[in-house]
Amino acid sequence: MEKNLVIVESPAKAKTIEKFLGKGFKVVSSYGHIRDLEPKAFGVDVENNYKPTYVIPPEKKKLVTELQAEAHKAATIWLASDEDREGEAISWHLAEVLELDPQKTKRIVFHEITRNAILQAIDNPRGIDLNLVDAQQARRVLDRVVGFELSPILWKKIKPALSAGRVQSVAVRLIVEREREIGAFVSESYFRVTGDFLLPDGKTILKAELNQRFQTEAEAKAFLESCRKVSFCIEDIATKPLRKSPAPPFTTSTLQQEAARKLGYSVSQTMMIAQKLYEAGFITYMRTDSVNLSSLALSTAKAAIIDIYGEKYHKFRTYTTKSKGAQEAHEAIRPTYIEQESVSASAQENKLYSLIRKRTLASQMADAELERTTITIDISGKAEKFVAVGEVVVFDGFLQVYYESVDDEAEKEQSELLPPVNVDDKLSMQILTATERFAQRPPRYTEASLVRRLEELGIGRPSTYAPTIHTIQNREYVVKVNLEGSQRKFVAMTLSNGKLSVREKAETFGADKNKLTPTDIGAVVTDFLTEHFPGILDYNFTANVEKEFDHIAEGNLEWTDAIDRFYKVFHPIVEHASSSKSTHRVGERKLGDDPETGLPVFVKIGRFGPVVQLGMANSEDKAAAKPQFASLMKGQSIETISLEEALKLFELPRTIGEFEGKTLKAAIGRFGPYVVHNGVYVSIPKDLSPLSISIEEAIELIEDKRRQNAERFIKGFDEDPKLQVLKGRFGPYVAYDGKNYKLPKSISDPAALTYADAKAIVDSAGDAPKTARTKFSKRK
DNA sequence: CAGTGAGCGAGCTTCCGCTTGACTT
Repeated sequence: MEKNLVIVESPAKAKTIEKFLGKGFKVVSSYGHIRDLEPKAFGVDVENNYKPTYVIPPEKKKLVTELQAEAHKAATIWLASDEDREGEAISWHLAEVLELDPQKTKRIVFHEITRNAILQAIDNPRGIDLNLVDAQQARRVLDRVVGFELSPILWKKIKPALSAGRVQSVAVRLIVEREREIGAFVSESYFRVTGDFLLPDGKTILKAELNQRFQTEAEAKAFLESCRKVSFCIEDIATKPLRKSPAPPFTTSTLQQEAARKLGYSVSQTMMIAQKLYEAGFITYMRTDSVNLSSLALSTAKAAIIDIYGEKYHKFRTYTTKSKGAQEAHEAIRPTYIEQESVSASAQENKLYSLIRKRTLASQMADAELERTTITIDISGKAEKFVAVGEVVVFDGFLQVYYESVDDEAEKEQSELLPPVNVDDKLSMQILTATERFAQRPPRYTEASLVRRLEELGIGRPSTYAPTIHTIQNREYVVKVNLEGSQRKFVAMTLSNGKLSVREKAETFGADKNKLTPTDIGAVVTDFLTEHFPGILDYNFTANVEKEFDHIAEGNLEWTDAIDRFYKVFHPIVEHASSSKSTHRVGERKLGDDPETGLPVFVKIGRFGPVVQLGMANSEDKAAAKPQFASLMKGQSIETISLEEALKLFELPRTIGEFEGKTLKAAIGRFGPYVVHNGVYVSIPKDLSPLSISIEEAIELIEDKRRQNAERFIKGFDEDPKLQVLKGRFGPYVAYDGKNYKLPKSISDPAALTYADAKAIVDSAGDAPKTARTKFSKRK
């Protein structure tokens, strides 16, 4: 029987700490919060000073019972949740729910998981900080009030099952606004001039760029022409030392960004892989906003660096977090044993581990020392100069290990070595080129760059970045797109051997891969919310309420007063936005009138997404013609669709012709464009359109589908035609009545299954979950 | 609240942050 019970948040942490504390201590985990506002109701009693209704989620009931039993047996309970607002609340909920005796309960915190830090924490217990707990309650209640009052307005006004919240709505707004900036962007062109110059040795070429850009083709041309009879010579050689410092160790957000840039992982992929590494004990906790390294980490990093690279590569550095609202309950993300170069794990995990290790090492390494040389070339009789810049690494320092990637690749060119030259060297111009360039439009967000922006704004926390990104895609507010880009022409002029030639060339621009763009629903919801709730959608809303939470944490403000002040302003706006009864639907736009019928054509968000509508509903006259509806196609938007494009959509469903005596139709459904023949539906691939698909193409699709079904079929049973053995993406399986069932591993030849075998697989699948549940029920 | 290719139709949908399962697909 242990005398001491320590409760931490994470089971992996519990395991480590138990080793340090040894006999007399049992360490268990709360698995995060054990209690929360009731999920299916408002959960806050506005009439009763905002009293929250907390409940234990069903999946936590068993855990709570176990914790209760352990607490009952222990002489002292040590609440060791994280040292931040949420952690303090977790301890408070534990104390309340487990009905802990204050005499026997102690609150401790530590910043690093080392024996010393933990023993020191045990020596310095305190009580639960109720002000901090109240700050958390304010945060929790505010988020509930905002989320649960805004979302229903969207159901009513726009579309069911939508959602809004302090974090997600701002995330969507960022993407909507960026897309509009891109739409409004006018790319102005300019001309940049470069030249190749032959050095006096007669063989070496020096490349340089003119220190001035020209706005127009005429100016650029005039400049080139004026260079026919000038001479060029080296005017100046300047060398400047340059230092580069390493980036700080990883936080959740910077890890997500670098893993996306260097390894191509999505935000959630990175987190899942990191979780595995953490559970295996290879890295420290992966949800953190701190760049701090423990003293132990600093000394082992130092030893490793000196061992591998030598003394002069090491530099002791401490980093401070500058992102808004950081709570620093954990260390930065680092390897637990930095000397370990790789880990026994999957290739993906190893790549991420290696990234973390290199970043950690580099953060404790010396600056890189470079030399930047600038060669200036004089043009006789002219004020403009040609300039060549080169960089040489004198001492690589941390660059030996790691350099941080940047998002836009445009900025990294030039860094090559320059040839040796002397002042006054005469140069022979080989060729001058004036190329038309275009100003870059603002970039679309990637998952990772959106996380970076949210972090800069102090919106969201390390534990919520990945789920937020998931939510806004799940609600279909934003989608990840790959855009082909389009062609544009540009002018390139050259002057060579006294001959000026002007050519027009073409390039692709605007191509994008895996970038976030708003859907019509995202845009309409954002417009609606920013119109009625500019305060909540404000990029500084979170930062402002965080200040309030700080006052509460300091004991200078009652949390219920803070919420009351907010609610008194917020709720009337909710009432107003919800009741404003205009017949005009949110996001609706009239495109014009149908020339054939004279009926008006509208676009708006319908029950199932964006639609075009022909004609108006008439509730008075039941006999009047009902309006016609048609969904927009992929790639079309209610913001940009034209009347002509809209009218075309009403041609669907469209009869293509006859095949085997039955009609062939094309239309767009819930899962996209399709053709249907004799009750068989087949999706239309991207390169064909339901508006134009020919009868031959449609028949081919139907026949392909038949072939596929034939290949999929392994066997059927006379006893019951609904029961089939099929071959799918994950191998053979049993299909029955629209549901699929996995084959047991023991079956090697699915074709040999009898009716009884297959039926048994279907029947036994039903009670599998039940047996799994009883497996863990505690006896005795 | 006007439709879909998935039948009827009543009832539900939703927030943010803290943590891992135990499951398919």
